[in-house]
Amino acid sequence: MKRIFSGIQPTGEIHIGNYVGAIREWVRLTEDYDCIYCVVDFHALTVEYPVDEMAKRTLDTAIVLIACGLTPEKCKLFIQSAVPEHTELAWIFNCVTPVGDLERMTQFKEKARQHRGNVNMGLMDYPVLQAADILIYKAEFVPVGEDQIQHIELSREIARKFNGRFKPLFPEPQVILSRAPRILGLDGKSKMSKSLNNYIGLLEEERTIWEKLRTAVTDTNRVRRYDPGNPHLCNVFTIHTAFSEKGLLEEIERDCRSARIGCIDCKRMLFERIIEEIAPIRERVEEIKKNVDYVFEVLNTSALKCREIAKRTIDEVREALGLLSLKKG
RNA sequence: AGGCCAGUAGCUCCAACGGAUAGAGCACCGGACUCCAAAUCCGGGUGAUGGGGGUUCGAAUCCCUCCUGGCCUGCCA
Repeated sequence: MKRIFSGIQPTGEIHIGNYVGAIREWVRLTEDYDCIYCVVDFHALTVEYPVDEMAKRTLDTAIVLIACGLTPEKCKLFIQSAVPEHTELAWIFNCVTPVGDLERMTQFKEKARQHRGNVNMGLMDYPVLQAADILIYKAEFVPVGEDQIQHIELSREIARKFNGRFKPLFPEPQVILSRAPRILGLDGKSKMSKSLNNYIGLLEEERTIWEKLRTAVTDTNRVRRYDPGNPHLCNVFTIHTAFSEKGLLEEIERDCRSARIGCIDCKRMLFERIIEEIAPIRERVEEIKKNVDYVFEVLNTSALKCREIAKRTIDEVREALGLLSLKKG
């Protein structure tokens, strides 16, 4: 079975954009692939963060992932910092990665601009650690959003360079682009994100979700109730496509274009569909939280298994690099 | 380790003579209008001027110190 790797940062609050764009796909992919998923807490260190919240955020993120269906029966789910071999490999990859490549990364440039007061090496090295995450498991596929394509390309280049210079140990990982359309934030402008506060949290109260959805930006050309709308210019409709059945979508598209329904009607239907899908997740989160030991157990077991794989890769890498080995035999 | 520069609202800041209530743009919040939003209009500053100490009747402003960041020099596997 081909192997998949992907990671998510412990932001503390997972939103429906994360869910439909990544997590739900991750669950689906467990059917056909050997999947390794990771809460990438080391990556989260590259920007300033509240130190006293990191552990909780990481745990909460893991709980949501399990509640969404990334159970130990289906995949390995662990915390990045629990497998230190990732960083060892990242160091080695550093030594085959041109600085210019990293300076050219659009995410780096963007974040360096945003966090002008803290442009650290980790921020620039982010994609290299990512490459190490993937390649230490020799994963061949990486389900990520469009914004990560450039990083995965770098992973391929790093693999190619290492393979050529030392020994062909690594596959060149391929992106699996999410089938889900890119959901924008409630402002209808930018990607849904916690920092922009334009998100609907997966675990938010129904009341809050409705308030946010009710005031979400729609097709700005549709001013009056009797104006026909254009669903393809409407972010609410885009979110619909992530949550609603084909039949309902066709119905809404037709009724929106003919002004049979208004945006509020459309939003109500979407609200119901969202709740229908995420309510069970919220319930499972509550269940899981009653037994946190289980979560630790899951994370630990996975980390141990992953560490076995990671150590094997590291051994091969060290040998390929020509380092002196003190191991017997 | 040393030198120079900087730190003011969520963000960007060339507002503010040692003087009264610390400003602008954007963002944000409330209201009107909307099927809901958007746009527009009306209303709101949301801040311990990086921390601490000092001088002064009075400090964002002057002095000391610490912290953070930038640039430079030195040292270093």
